Amino acid sequence: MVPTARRRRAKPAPRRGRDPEATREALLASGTALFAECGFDGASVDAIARKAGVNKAMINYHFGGKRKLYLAIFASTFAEIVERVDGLRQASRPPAELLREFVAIFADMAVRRRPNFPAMLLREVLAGGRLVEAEILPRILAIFTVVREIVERGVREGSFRPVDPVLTHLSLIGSLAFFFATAPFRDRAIAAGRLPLSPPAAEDYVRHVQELMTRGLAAEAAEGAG
Amino acid sequence: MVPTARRRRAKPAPRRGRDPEATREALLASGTALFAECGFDGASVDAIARKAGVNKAMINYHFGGKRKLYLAIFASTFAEIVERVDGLRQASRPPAELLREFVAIFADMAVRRRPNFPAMLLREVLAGGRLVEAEILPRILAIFTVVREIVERGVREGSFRPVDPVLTHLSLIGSLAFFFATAPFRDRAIAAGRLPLSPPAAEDYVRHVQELMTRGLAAEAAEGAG
DNA sequence: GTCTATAGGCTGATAGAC
DNA sequence: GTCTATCAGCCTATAGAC
Repeated sequence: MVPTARRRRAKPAPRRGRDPEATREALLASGTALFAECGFDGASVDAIARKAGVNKAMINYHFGGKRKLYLAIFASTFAEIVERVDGLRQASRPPAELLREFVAIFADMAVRRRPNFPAMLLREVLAGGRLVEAEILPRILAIFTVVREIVERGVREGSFRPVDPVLTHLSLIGSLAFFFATAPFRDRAIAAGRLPLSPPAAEDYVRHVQELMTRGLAAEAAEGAG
Repeated sequence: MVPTARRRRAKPAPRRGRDPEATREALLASGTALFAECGFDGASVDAIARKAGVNKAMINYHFGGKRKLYLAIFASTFAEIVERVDGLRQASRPPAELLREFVAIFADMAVRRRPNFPAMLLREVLAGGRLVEAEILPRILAIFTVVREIVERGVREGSFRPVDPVLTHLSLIGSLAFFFATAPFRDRAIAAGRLPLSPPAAEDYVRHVQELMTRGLAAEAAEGAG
């Protein structure tokens, strides 16, 4: 039973550890889920703390308030996305291939690493970026820069039609963010028997968007009339 | 000055009319704007009433509460969209052309008739459709049906590749809703000098998406290898 | 129909014991 | 670090005067 020698650094219960790091992590996790699902206003500090299994006063102790918790979540999420996407800038492969990989990275983030990032992204831009500090808009810009450089190179090298990089970026991000952010909605509606569909698989959608962009941006091959 | 004969049906001030219909309309208008901008939780009945220039008790009197006001706005918005889009089902023009027209109708709605409908649509699906009654999901389904029928016909007739109508619908609506719903965000960021861009014009985006879809969905022309 | 006044609940944040 | 108790403020909704 080892009742002694258990005093310091003891974790009395396997659930909620006394480790402050664990408390922080639990709050980040439950905050991410609830902010994505309900929005900033819709997620109460009470609900976030309860879901994390910690006292709600811990939000103020560890993060300095609800808003700063939101900010911390947003910053760490975007830092990871930007880091991965930014790797594409060094690659010298064909632009069409890089764009396909961009789609794959976005989807991998949305499915595995950061399931709530598309919803958070959409919510934030819908809110006009009001919740997010000035330091985070550069992160959004960084993602745009990657797409822009790929598109511009494709146009310059002649493998893409002369498309506008901004418009291309918006249509691409729109398709991707919408699909992943609205997956819970589809799942709910399907489960309730209100959508006569089977939930579309992420991999299928990735391929669909990859094809759509590759073919939609491709320069005319060898056609006669315009 | 005509002070007499002004008793019944008099509108004492040109601002806030005493006409109950005007009160209703003012609440619908300010509610639409604020729900789209701040979300359901973010828009308080106080703010909605103030913006409408009426007393906040009027929300309960005319609509039966905040939620029912939201519902009324959502229903009337979608009814108009569905009505216009549904007209495409009768047309027998080529599928690619119908899809281009679908894009044009969506954009016209988003720019002229219902500037807040893309934001409301996104917010609602992000929330998992929880705010919206069962009667409104059919409206969303109706829009999908139109796209699905167009795509299925194009595939059947051979002018489109064998694409999945669901995936096509999601990528199309995602691109469109994202662009129009996030326009205020871009405008804000640009005005603040934080986005080194000029705001992309709606017409340009419409043409971009039309081209992207037309080319992205087109069946292979006369090419040799796969 | 419109307005004022107010009820009653929930919000985010904090003081202070442990 | 964690928790309990509690704050003031805002929220939606309503009762009742006009």
